Amino acid sequence: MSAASQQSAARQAATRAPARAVAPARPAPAPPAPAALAAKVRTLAPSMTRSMQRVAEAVAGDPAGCAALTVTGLAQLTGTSEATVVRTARLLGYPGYRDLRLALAGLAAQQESGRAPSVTADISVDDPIAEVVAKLAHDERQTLADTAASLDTAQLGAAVAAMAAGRRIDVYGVAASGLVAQDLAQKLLRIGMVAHAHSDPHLAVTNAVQLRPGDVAVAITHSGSTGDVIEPLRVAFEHGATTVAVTGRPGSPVTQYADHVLTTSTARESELRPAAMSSRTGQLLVVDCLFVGVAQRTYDRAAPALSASYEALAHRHRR
Amino acid sequence: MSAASQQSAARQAATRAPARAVAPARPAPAPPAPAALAAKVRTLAPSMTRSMQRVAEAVAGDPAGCAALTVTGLAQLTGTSEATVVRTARLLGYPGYRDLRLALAGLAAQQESGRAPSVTADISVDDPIAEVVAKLAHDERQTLADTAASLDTAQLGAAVAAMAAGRRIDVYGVAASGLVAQDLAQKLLRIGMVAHAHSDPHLAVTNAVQLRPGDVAVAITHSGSTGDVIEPLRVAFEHGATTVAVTGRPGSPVTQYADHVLTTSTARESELRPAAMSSRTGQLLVVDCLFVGVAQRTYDRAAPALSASYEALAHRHRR
DNA sequence: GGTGTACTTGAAAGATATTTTCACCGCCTG
DNA sequence: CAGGCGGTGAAAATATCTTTCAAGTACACC
Repeated sequence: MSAASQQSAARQAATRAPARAVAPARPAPAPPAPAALAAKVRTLAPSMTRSMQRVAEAVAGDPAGCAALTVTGLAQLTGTSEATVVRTARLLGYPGYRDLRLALAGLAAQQESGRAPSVTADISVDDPIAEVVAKLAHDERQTLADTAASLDTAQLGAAVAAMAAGRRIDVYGVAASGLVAQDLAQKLLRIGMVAHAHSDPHLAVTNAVQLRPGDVAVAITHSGSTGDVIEPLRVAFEHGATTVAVTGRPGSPVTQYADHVLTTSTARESELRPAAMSSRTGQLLVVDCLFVGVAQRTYDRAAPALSASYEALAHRHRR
Repeated sequence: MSAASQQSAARQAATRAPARAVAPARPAPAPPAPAALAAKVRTLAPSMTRSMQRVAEAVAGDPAGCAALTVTGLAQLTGTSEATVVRTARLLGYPGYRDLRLALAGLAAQQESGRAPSVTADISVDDPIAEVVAKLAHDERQTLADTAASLDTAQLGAAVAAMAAGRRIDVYGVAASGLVAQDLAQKLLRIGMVAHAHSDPHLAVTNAVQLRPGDVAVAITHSGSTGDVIEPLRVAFEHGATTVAVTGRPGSPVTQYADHVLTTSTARESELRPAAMSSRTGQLLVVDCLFVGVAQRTYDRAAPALSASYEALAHRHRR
């Protein structure tokens, strides 16, 4: 148990030495995990090896069936070894197979009671427009539910606390995530926080140098391996700022410089629904949570700003 | 020794044999057992011994808690022995404690999912962070469902057709809607359309003058009365471009200059959840639909671009 | 194209949890 | 009060889960 995380942490430290403290950047920050297992499998699948993927697939595909199997049984079913099954269970956030199995049983029971009908097909080139609407809406709803279910509220709370108390907040993101970064900065500005979004990597790094303890840096990247975003976060981290990563891949490079990691869940991707599109929804939810959390904690300052913007809008609406 | 054990074995065989024979051969005709555990405990309680009753009680009283315990743990909790726990599990109709535990986990999960209907309240200042997440996710999901349900597919189809055939697409939006506008332009660009988002009103108008029939102008504004967005749309309209409005208010000023109006649905607003925040989700869904629609209709051109961006991402993911 | 390195993987040893066995204990009965 | 009988838990036996380790594999770097 601790051996595993130690080993894993050691590997991290070996490959990515500079980290201030290994502890904050835990590879598996999630608690046991509730019900969003399919989502978790999707999220973690890319960072899995082939055999682990086979196990994860089996588990996600037939929770009830797998719950009835012992490690050995599941290993045989998937044509792998017990060790691999246990490794997969670990990766999914459980202490071992036993606990995964328990969670599986729970999941099976839930599915049993609440049959989900679902429009789970991929979007195809000749779908009529009404079907496109239905599928997109369904997928985005799914992404929201999964992200909400698997969001680590402890990490979220910590990030919010740091931001609320922070002197200055910098947000990094490029391309699609850049818009999310801007969204966050925009809203924080409106409630009187000093926040800025950087999508120019050079300016971002230049600014990150200015950060110091008490400041907060937030990196938003779906893949978790966008160099243009990691670099400023690393600089901020090394200058002692509190760092937050919003990513779809919990173990990705960006998390090495993040004090707090917030994981977004990813929906199925397909040709007509690229990753950038599905990740955005989850990122925005996380960003909204951060915003509301900060607004709560700085209510005295935030309230007037909020009602002012509300009034301004109401006024505009008159016609 | 051998005599003694033989004798003893004989005695056992005489007295215990029936019990042992019964165990493997399903004491309860029912399969493992669904969820009516509490009832079963009550029914079987009279035929239980004192220690078994203690175990049964603990199990019925706190399924979730007991599911987390090992045989030894449960034995200690109830002040009994492992053997008694196993015996109880058998009596309840399971092959052993392991299976009882699995059933317990399922039961706990069901109970858990049963209680979560009341997320409809407004977000308040002192909501714990977990509640904020739940409420935000719930509201956004609601917005998506509403928007999808009320979206006019005829209008959407017409807008898509115009955009797919259009020579050039301009998108207008300011503040929060500005990010949505950028999102749309970004994605259209990526599949080879000529698209541009304007958030500077002056530049927007300047550019709108260039538009002519065959071009498309899209205005995104929640209120529908943002002058900075209406103005360029009007100019585009007057120059003969096809105009599309994405707004939360179907009758608002912006629709006067729109050939096609796409209505987004808005969730309840509250102080901590301003309009800008809830409208964004619906706007993005509409924008995604526009994008996918256009991608479908220009598939020959879009496909290479889509798979290229997919590959680029996949490559990035590798390590 | 060869070589070294890091990562995967499963077999088997090791640790835990579960099940079974068995002897003891207390209670009731004759 | 002796004998038997069911209830009970300690401990052995077994099943299951976890960890270790060595071999295989793919990749990156000369």
